[in-house]
Amino acid sequence: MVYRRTHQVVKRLAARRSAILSAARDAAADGGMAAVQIAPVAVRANVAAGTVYRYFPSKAELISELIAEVSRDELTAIRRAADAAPGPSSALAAAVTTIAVHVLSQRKLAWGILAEPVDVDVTASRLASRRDISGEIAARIDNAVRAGHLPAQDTALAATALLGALHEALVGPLAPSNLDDPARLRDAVQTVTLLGLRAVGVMDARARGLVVQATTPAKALVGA
Amino acid sequence: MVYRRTHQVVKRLAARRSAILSAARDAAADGGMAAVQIAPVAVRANVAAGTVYRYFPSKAELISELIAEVSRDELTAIRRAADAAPGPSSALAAAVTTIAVHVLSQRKLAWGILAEPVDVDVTASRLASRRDISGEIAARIDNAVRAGHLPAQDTALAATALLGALHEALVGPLAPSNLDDPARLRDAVQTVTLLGLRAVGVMDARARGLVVQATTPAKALVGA
DNA sequence: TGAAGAAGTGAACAACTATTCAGACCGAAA
DNA sequence: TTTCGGTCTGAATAGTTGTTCACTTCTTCA
Repeated sequence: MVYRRTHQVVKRLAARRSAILSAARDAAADGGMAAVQIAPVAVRANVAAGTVYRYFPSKAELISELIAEVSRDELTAIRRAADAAPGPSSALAAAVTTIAVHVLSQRKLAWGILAEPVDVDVTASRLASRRDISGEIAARIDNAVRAGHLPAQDTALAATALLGALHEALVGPLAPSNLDDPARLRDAVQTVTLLGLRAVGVMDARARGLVVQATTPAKALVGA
Repeated sequence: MVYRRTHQVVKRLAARRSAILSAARDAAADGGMAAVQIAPVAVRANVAAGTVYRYFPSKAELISELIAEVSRDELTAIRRAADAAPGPSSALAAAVTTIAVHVLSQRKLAWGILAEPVDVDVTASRLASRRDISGEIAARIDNAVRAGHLPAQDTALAATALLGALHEALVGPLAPSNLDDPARLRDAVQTVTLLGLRAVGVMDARARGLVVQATTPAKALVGA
C-alpha cells in the first residue's frame, strides 16, 4: 500500500513552495528583510505558519534561498546585458549599468539582500551572492584588461570596490532622495557608472558613448 | 536639607558613564555589535545591568553614542591628516588613506559601526556618522576641483561612492583575507586608495606620489 | 468506500534579552 | 552619629518571534 505522489500533487507542492518564496520576496520588496517574518509571510502565501516549516527547515533557510534566487536573477540579467554589448569595455559598462538599474528599481529588496540586519545568520548566502556577482564583474574587467582597454590591476578587488560604490551611492542611507523621478534616476545611474568605470581606468567613458549606450536599453527595465 | 553632589561624586559619575561607553566600545571591537549586550557590557564595566540604565535610557541610546564617539574620533583623524597635506589633492589622498587604515586596523568595530545588524534602531546615528564623514570627503574633493586638479562633478555622490568602495573592499565579506600581514595591508590600502582617487578623476596618483606619500605617515597608526 | 499515510493547521511553547523595580548600600548634611 | 536622598543591584518581568506538535483535513490506493 505504497502512497505515491500524483503528478498533480507534486505540482501543487512545488507551487506552494514557490508561493512561499514569492511571498517572502514580496515582503522583502515591500518592507525589507525586517518584514520577512514567518507569520506574515505565511499569510501572504495563504498558508499557516506551520506549513512554512514543511517546505523550509528554518527561517534562515528560507531567507537564504530568497537571497540565492534574487542573486541568480541578477546574474542572469547582468550576463545578458554584457553579452549583448559589442566589445569588452561596453560589456563592462553594460554590466555595471544593469546592476545600478536593478538595484534602484528595487531598492528595499536590494538593501535587504545585501546588508540589512536580519535576526538569523545568512552570511553564507550573502557571501555567495556577492561572490557570484563580484566574480562576474571581475571577469568583465579582466576581459577589458586583456583587450588592452584597461591597465592591469587586481580585478577581484576592483570589482568588489566597484560594487561597494554602486550600492552605497544608490541604495545606502546617503543615496540621493529623489530617485523616483526617472530623469534624476538616469542621471544618478550615469554618474555612478562613470565613476566606477573611471576607477578601473576607463578614461573617457562618456565621450566614447559607453555609459549612455549602456543606459538606454536598461532604462526600459525601470518601467517594468 | 539639600543634597548636593560633591565634585568627587560628579567625577565618579562621569567616569562610570565613560567606563560603560568604553566597555561597549571594547565589546564591539572584540565581537562586533552582536557582542554589545547590556549584561556583558555591564560586566566589562564592573557594574550591574540596571546601572547601565541610570546612564543610558536604552540600548539604542548607548549604541548611538558609541557610534557618535567613534565617528567623532574618525573625523578628527581625517581632518588632521588632510590638513597636514601640502595641497588639495594630497589632502584628499591623505583623508582617504586615513579612513582605509583606520577601518582596517579595527575591522570589527568599523563593520559594527557601519553596517552590522543590530537589534535596535540606530539608523539615525549611523546616518549622521556617514553624513559627517562623507561630507568631509566631499569638501576635500571640492577643494581639489576648485584648485583645478579634478573635473567638476557631483562631489557628494562621489564621496559617498568612494566610501562605499573603501568599506566594501576592505571590511566587507569579500575583503581579502590576509590583511594581518602588514605588507599586504599596505598594498590593499594603496590599491583601494588609488581606485578611489582615479574614480574622482585623479589621473596618475601613483606617479605623482600622492598615494605612497599619504600612506607612509598613516602606516604608523596600524601598529598603534 | 474505507483505511493509511501525507500534508496542513494554529495555538502553545521556548529562548533570548532588553528593561524594570523593590530593596540594599553609600555619601552628604545636620 | 543619624538621617535621608541618591545610587546601585540583580532577580524578576515582559515582549517579541521562531519553532513545535497534537490534531484535522486531504489524497492515494485496495
